Amino acid sequence: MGLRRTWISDVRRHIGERILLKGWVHTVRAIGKLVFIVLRDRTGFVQTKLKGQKELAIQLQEEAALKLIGTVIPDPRAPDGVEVDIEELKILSAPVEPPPLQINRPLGVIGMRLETALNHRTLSLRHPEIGSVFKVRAELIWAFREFLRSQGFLEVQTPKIVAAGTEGGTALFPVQYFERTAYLAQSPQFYKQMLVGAGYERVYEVGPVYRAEEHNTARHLNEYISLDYEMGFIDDFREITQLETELLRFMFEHIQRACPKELELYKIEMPKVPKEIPHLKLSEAAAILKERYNKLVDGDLDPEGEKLLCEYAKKELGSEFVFVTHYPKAKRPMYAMPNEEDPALTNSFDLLYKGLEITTGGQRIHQYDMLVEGIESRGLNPKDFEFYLEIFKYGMPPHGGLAIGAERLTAQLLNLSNVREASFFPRDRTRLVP
RNA sequence: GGGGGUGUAGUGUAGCGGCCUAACACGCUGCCCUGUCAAGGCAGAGAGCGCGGGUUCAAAUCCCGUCAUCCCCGCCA
Repeated sequence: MGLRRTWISDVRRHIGERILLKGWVHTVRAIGKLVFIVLRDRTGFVQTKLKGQKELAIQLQEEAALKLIGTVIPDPRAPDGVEVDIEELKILSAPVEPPPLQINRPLGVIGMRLETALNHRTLSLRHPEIGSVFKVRAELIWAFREFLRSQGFLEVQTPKIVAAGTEGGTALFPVQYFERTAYLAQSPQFYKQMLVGAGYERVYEVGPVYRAEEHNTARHLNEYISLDYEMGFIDDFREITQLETELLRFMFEHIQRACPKELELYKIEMPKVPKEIPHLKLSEAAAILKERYNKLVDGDLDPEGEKLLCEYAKKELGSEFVFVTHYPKAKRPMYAMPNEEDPALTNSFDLLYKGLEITTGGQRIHQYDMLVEGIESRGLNPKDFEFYLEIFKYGMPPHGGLAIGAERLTAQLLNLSNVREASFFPRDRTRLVP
């Protein structure tokens, strides 16, 4: 076999030629002495045809890895108008037992419980519908990087093993760090701020974060990928939401171009990201919910409130996205910048998309004294934060930023019912393998 | 952490006190078929109903415990 491999997506450019294909057996259908093998590689599917070779045909099992040489023949009877007449076929690796999942039929037909899919994750990822999720996710992350890079942001990586678990808000995973206890980072928050102050002004990070919450819901993971950015020298927190608006538009337009097959598979109508995503103050949102839906909001929006508010935004404001702003100080971390007009509120926001919170962000406190005060007011000791506070003593610019949950964004875009579906190997309350 | 639900062949489900020595579909095995594409036909194999205990003449079906899992809430991305 001296031929170079042809990717399946390129097969139709080789009509009449002998080509070498490699891939997995997606389906085998034997009709008398004719055997149709749909071969699958990372680029797609093609029907191949084996004639009269019964001994070989009998060994073909679904999901076997094989390579073959054949001629590309146009034939209107073939699924895509072309098929490959097999001349030589070699099974590289045959399954030792029938796979526990069927990956060659639509999920809607076979049904596959999430638990089953996750228990056999590497196999379920071979399923075209399941695998497509990660194509979309990868392109979203690519576009996140590409857009921010174009806006002068520097990609950074910050420690995932950290000393103090005192940012608050969530439980942390302790790890044994030689003779001390360290923690897995719940976010890159402190470090991205520190790097803004370190002179880079604009930084972003794509990396894992860890939350030890014992929640067990369709929207939580204990390890997820956080898409963070932080920017300096801002005048107003709206610069952050405006940039996110442009970022999301770029990301979604990129998906439209890069993932047509996946969008078709999931029957997704890509949302238009409006020029301005509506901003509602939390108090305004609460008033709307009370007035329109007779829904009382106590403090923060609950999941039902988020859903209703998104319904409202879609109907009345023509947007699938809505920023909820001006959260009370008590609901936000100690570094959240108080609002100038009402110091009980903060210049912070969440972004809701199709009924789910996908972003939290805001302006941060940049004044050293105010930050120390904020730390103390939470009953924490500024001494424990010296590593963080240092740069605030030496000309920290006004700044802010946000974090997007990569799995949540992907899941919402594709209308997945559980974030776990947007994680290759999800870590949840009970799952540590695969 | 609180509340609710579910556990039946490899997979997805039905059965919810006796008709169940457990059913259907897909997958699997064998045979037939030269145009299949959720292929078709024929013939098979495969679970004793999560686990432990109890009630009953009788339990997959009811009760208790236990484990697993799912959903909702709190909290969050």
